[in-house]
Amino acid sequence: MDDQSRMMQTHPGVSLAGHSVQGGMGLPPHVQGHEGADGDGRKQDIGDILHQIMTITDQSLDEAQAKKHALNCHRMKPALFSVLCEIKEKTGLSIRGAQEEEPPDPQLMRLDNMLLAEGVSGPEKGGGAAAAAAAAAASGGSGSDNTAEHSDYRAKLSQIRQIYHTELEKYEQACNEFTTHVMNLLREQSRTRPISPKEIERMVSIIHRKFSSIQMQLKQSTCEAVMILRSRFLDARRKRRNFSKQATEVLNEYFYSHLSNPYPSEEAKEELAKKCSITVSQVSNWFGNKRIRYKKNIGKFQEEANLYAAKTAVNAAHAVAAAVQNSQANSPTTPTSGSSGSFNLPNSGDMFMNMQNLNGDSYQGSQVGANVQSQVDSLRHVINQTGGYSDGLGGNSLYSPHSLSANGGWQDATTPSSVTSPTEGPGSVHSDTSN
DNA sequence: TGCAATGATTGTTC
DNA sequence: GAACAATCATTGCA
Repeated sequence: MDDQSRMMQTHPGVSLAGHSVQGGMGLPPHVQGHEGADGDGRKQDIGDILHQIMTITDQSLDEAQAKKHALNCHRMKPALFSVLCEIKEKTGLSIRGAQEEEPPDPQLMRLDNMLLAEGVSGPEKGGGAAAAAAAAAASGGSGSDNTAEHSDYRAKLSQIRQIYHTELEKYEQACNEFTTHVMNLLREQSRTRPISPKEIERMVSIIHRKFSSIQMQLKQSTCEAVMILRSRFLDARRKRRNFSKQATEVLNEYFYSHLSNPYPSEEAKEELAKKCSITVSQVSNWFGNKRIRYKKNIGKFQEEANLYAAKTAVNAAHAVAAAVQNSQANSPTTPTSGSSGSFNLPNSGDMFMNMQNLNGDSYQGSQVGANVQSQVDSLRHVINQTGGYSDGLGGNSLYSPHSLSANGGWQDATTPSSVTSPTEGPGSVHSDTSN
């Protein structure tokens, strides 16, 4: 703009192609001032100037340069320029209003967060080692057997990260180069066209927006690649390993000893998880699967049920015998008196019948009590087996899941979270007294 | 190699 | 949010 003003001031009253331009022909009334009585002549002048502008490219370079210079030096150029700037500013406002103050794109934020979480963007933290380790823990893997696969995963993730950063750098470089180029171009053109610095800024922001949309595509592609990699390497279903025999044993023991209400509490699940070296969610999965599959095909599980019931019954008998001995030793004169936190230990054969009526709370604080309660289920199971529960269909029918309701659900499953583990420690809540 | 068993996931229901 | 039911994907065995 300074250039233009300077040039305008230094070349007053230049004529254009033989037309006198003095007098402000072709200008709007407010620029034109006192002139303009002759409307037709004015139109003619405007037409001539426009024609010259349009045909300037057909002329020789020198001639064109000379005319361009003459136009630039026209004394009315500043006035015309300001009018054009004003018009552009007005039309530009509506566009700018729609474009400015855009909220941050939620999708872009989501992608950024994800890339950060996966260790693709942001500071490198072992190339997703944390994610791999977390996935390993979730899948219940032992760690050592998955090490090779995890290193493979990390290597692939690292590759993705590298490609991402290279591409990002390229985009940024290209963006900067293009922005500089456009800015130079606009600055150059601002000598002859009404381009304000604000407009240049706006143009730069448009370029940045375009490039950021390209960046978003890159981020999206990277996220997809990471997801595919994750599903390929870390999908737990692909990494499924059967539980150890001992773990299955422990879980089955619990299940069949709590067949009346096989819904372990959170504490029980934790205890089982610890015993089986698996996660709590794996315990939940196991019980979920077991309940469904047991219910679907009770006949198939009869043998297994009998096996575990007998096994648990033996344990129960031992535990009860020990408890009786212990109780007698502690209070030889009053064997049935209830000491704090303990329970009555009947010394006759109907002890299990009595136990059925015990409220779970009465066991609190007693490890023996906790064990006994769970074993009562098993003993009842055995009692049922030996006490005429048979329907005469042979050994496989000895045991019937008495707590399965007609519609296939466990009748007492309304408060599953309060069931206790056979191995749980003192302080646990016991309410597996559905019978 | 086919198939049953089994651990995990997903969608639905309460 | 837990449980259920269906389903998937893998394992292990005959």
